[in-house]
Amino acid sequence: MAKNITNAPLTPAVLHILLALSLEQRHGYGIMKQVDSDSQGKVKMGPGTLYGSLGRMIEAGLIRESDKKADPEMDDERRVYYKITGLGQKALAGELERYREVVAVAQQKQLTSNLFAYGI
Amino acid sequence: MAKNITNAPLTPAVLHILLALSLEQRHGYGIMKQVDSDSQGKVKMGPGTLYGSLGRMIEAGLIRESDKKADPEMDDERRVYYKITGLGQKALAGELERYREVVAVAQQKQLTSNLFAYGI
DNA sequence: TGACATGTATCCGTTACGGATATAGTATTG
DNA sequence: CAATACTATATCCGTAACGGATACATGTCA
Repeated sequence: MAKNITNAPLTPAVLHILLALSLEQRHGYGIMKQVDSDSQGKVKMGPGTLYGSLGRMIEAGLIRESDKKADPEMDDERRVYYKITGLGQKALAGELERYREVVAVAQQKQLTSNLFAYGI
Repeated sequence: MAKNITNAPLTPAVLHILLALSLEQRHGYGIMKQVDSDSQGKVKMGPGTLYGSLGRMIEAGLIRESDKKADPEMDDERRVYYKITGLGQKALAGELERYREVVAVAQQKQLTSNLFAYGI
């Protein structure tokens, strides 16, 4: 059986793909651009990582290929769309919770750095 | 030459180790417990991941072995202490920035979920 | 005394990453 | 008009990382 990749911590690649698909279905190339945008260019995802991750995520039930196209009229026929599943949304929520906790712990440790943000 | 593991995104294991060492030096077993605590039990780090990551991180200059013990009198002599380097602190800061951005993007996408936290 | 916690560390099979490569149509620019 | 870049998919494969199993020693606690 396929390894369970739905538990925290997710790999950065899997998280960023889930985040890119959280609101709307996208095709592979669109995911790449969205990840780049969401991370302010910090995360560069090449095709190897992208399609490798997509395959594992489909196998794990985090995402699935979508049958319907976003805009059938003026759409590029090569495109393959992916959408997040319920399981994928749960995994995303769980991993985001870990991210929030890490940020919170970091803030607790560096008391001086973020006090102004809260007007303290 | 060793691969450059100091660039974003860091692996979750490396990030959690850096976070555990951010304020004070710790020995291996202490890092394990701190990671467990910092992540509210979500991240379970076994010895394979721990010592494998420590070795790679030393090689990359993110951490180094500490010569002085925390408490020479009542200290377990088996302990080996590790401390974060300047480079490690920079890598940690950079990765935390990515974490914050991911959390922020997630918040923007799910507008309804966190509005109350800011009294809006 | 048997189990559990502390403490370090290696081994090694499996998984994941990620650059190179392939293919092909479109669009832009010198 | 030809070269370059962008869009779009996908595989290959060497390297890096993960992580459970294992080993060993001491201390503690039921």
